[in-house]
Amino acid sequence: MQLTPLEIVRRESLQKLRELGINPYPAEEFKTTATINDILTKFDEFEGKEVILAGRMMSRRIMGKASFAELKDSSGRMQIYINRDEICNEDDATLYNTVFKKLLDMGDIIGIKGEVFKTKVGEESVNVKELTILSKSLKPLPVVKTDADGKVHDAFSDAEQRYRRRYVDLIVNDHVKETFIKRTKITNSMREFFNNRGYLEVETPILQPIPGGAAARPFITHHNTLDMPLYLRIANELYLKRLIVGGFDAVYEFAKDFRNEGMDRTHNPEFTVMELYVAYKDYNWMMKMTEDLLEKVAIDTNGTTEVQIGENKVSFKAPYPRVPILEAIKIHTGYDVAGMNEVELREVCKKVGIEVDETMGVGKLIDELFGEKCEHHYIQPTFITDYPKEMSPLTKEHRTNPALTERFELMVNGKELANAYSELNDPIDQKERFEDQLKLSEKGDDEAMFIDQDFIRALEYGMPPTSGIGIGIDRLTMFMTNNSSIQEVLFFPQMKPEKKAPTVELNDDEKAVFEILKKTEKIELSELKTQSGLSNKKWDKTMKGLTKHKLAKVNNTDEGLFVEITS
RNA sequence: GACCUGGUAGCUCAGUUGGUAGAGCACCUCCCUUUUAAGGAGGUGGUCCUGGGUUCGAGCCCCAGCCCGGUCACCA
Repeated sequence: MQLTPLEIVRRESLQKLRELGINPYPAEEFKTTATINDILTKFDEFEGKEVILAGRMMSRRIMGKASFAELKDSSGRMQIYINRDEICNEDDATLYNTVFKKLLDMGDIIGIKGEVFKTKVGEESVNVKELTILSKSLKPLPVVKTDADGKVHDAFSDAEQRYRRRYVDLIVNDHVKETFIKRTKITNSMREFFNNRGYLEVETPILQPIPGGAAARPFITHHNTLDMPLYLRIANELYLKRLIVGGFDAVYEFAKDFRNEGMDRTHNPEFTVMELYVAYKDYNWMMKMTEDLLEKVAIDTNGTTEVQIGENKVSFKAPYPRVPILEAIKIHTGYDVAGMNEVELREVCKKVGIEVDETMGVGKLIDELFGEKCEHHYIQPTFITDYPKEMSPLTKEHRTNPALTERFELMVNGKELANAYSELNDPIDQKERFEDQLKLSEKGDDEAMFIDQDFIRALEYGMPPTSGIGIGIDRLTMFMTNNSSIQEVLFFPQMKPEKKAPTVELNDDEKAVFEILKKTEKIELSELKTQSGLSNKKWDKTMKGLTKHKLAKVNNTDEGLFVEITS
């Protein structure tokens, strides 16, 4: 691998440090006595006191015998002041002149011991008395500078580089770290909410013999010993319900699910859903629970129920409006589609400009009407309720209308955030719904659900009336952190592999020329060119290739140009 | 999967009808003991994404491909 000039300089510095007897990667624990955030927030307490800090040097301003540098630890950034006469004794200034000024670089991880003070211009700083190298950095970091107005210059902003090298992104872009800290605050807040109510956090299989609980294309893998296919879960719903059958009153899981489908700025092949199931509850209860939960999450994350999402200000303050889906369609299209059959619905869709085809049933048509004409109107949190039966094979039939189900989706900023039901617990009804799915599948719907016989068996033992919900954690994090792309809330979003490393293998021309060279060891350049029979362009390219791989070199001698093999 | 942008120094970006590859920061050398996008003087650094083609000559034009991003399709 070819090193850049900047990398070569750093490797030479590394070597020189070793020659000076300094281990650039020491093993010993480095005990710190404070964090940068502590010092900055409680400066009065720290001023004049000695502290030991460790972190990464993010910038350096050398002014002869004194320098300023910026130190960054996990809590923040602050300035340190390094004076030659403070860190060196009188007869040996190596530590300052050579080690600090020449051999250290931006990005190196150092430890310092020094006194907290304020500079003439009033910046909180540490006056360094001792300097320890904790880890030498061999690759240059992007240089991001912030001016007096807080304006960022030359931000490390290339999305590809930021996602592929998230570690660099986290080092130089402080706001990125904030996003991920908030993500954890969100899940901590939810856990706290559930645990306080006595709900049990559980783990269920990721490798499933039957991928159930949702309609999506799964990833498939193979277990060698059992010699059978296994699927990465698309949902964990059916396993959590088995646990409700088993007698737990409330179980929840933060689940990584996997779907082998398209990727865009709201879809990653692996994503996180929090699913919760509570016995003896219905979807009305679940709406109330959701309001309470999200209000708490918003406050725990941002300190307020008001969240700025793009251009919209969204309030998570409970309660949220509840709108039946058919009502929503009536409001936004003017058509009352309640009780319409497939033919009538198709007419309505055509009238409002939605493309339809023959495979679409009643459920799909209603879904299209809502998705195209209604969904984007619901900016403030809104429960859309009572979805048609066909679209919801795991949901209990509505208590007053057998064509509908007891289901809601929570819409926020025009997007689905959560999906919840009064769970279907009638095993015979469930079996029939699965069989309907099978018919859809036979009609060509490759996303219809598989039949899980064991799940039906579990229901046959009796599952209490239960309400369940799934909340998209990635999406919730996007809302709470005002990010419009899922990649911004995943540490390592899925990417295609980087360009493969340049091959060391020779191409045919290079091989041919190298063969000639091997016979002669040394040959006049023009003679070799003639023997190779290559055109000017190809000759040039071939020779450049061989010299680059350090297999051959050209010697300019008194007798002329000669090519020889390098050993 | 389709279409549209883009890919040039470590980072952010310029690059004129096709004519020897540029800037700022970073880096290197020198000066500078409270600076702060530190400053001053000088300097180094390139697979112009890859592979073909057109041309006397390609970062630029043409073809094919790769990768990021965006829009759409798909994804209840």
